[in-house]
Amino acid sequence: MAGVSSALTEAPSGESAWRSRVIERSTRVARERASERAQQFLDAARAVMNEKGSTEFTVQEVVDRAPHSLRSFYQYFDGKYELLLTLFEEEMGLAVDSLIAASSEGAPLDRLERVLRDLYDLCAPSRVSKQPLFSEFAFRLLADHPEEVAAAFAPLINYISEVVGEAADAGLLRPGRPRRMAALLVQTATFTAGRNVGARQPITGDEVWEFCLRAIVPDNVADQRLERAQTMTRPPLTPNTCPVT
Amino acid sequence: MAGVSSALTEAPSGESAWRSRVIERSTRVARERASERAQQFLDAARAVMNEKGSTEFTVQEVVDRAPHSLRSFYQYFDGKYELLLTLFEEEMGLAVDSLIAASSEGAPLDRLERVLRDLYDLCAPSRVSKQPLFSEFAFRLLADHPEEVAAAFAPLINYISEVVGEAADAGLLRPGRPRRMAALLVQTATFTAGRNVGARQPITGDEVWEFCLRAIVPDNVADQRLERAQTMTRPPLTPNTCPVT
DNA sequence: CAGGCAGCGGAAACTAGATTCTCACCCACC
DNA sequence: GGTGGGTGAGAATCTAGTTTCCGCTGCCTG
Repeated sequence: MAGVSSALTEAPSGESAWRSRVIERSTRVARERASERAQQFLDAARAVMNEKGSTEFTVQEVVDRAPHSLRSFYQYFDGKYELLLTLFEEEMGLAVDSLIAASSEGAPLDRLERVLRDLYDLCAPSRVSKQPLFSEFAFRLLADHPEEVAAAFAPLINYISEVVGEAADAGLLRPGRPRRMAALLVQTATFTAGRNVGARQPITGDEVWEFCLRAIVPDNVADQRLERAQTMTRPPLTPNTCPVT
Repeated sequence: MAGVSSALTEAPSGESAWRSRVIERSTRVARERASERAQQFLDAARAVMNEKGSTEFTVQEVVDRAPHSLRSFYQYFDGKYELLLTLFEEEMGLAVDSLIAASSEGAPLDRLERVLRDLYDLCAPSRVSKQPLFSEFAFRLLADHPEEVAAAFAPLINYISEVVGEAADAGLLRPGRPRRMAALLVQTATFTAGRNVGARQPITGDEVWEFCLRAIVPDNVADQRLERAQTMTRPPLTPNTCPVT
């Protein structure tokens, strides 16, 4: 008996090839099903969250909406927190993709402006399509598990670092490390959009962009950009960015 | 019946003077005691929080430490959330006072630098004296009740607005509204210190200050300040200031 | 001094929500 | 036809916040 169990459990790593094939075959189906089910829970959760406009739903509500039982839920997720986290990562992944796609054309500073403004809009709490994950859960998540938020933001930071790097190569920026600049820009856009701590009226996307631009770009370049922007969008009171709740 | 109840409950406001005097006298003692007890709960909560280094304590723990019962706790606070909020407001008030006191001397930009750096330090999560209220609870609070956070920050914003106004009057700043600049500065310092979303190494206070300074001050003034700071700490290494002229 | 009353301590009860457990069932596979 | 792992349904458990109950103690008032 000792021999048998030893043969089964202590097989030399050289034999592991066929073993993994067998395991892979016999678990592929299970994994596919698991992935599908998890997705169904995620969809249900998204639906509930959009209805309630907040992350304060109960696990039961999600389960009721999904074609599975509570028991299964806990088979696929460690708990509510992990559900939220997964949802957050998924949404963030999509959002980052679309931010990147929407800002892939043009001069470096144009792209940077585009991506930061879009990021601001995405994180603003009072937007048309409520995103409780970004405006509400992200803050909580950030308080509890900053590493995971950082991981979710990483692709965006990477991308913005590249754009910043290009702008720097074009001689448009003050000297500095692109990656750290990118982090500062993302933080500023995200948090200033998310909530505002001091102003009676929320800080607008225009203000955030001007602040960020000034922070990293020398005056002559910034003046030129901002003047051009102002003469193109004549009105002094930028009506299109006023949040209409 | 209607007459009596009407006389008692609908007394004309002209009679309310003596009424309030009576009420005031008979409740003053009660109010003083209440205030003292509430303070004892607050002290106990602070102690528990410092021990645990987080706001994840239970009401029971606080009550056990305070010389009063759970029942009394709920007589003085609407619940745990209100306890935390009160604590936050108290700490924030003290912190703001000390920020203001520590930055009351000097030229406007020196004062601004001082107050923003101190604010950064205050909000940094990995401080010697852990401040779970600022690094942890503030985020949660901000997600749930931004108005209250805004109220707690208001005195600081007012103060910084003044400093910014003085700097502007001295011709050191680009044109802009002091109050909104102040809000952006506070947001940037607070949130960038609190958590960092994108950098492998945390953004430092120096970086935040430079970012903020650049954002609101024209290049010639900023260059001058930053050069001076750099030559004071280390030998000159700034050959290139502005690639595009 | 008796009665009423407001505040309080102590402890149990209540609640909501998350998480886990029990048990029966079903169905692909042997 | 068996059978075992995964599953549905829902009860049970656990946690932490909140509320309630009961009896005690001062204190004011008639």
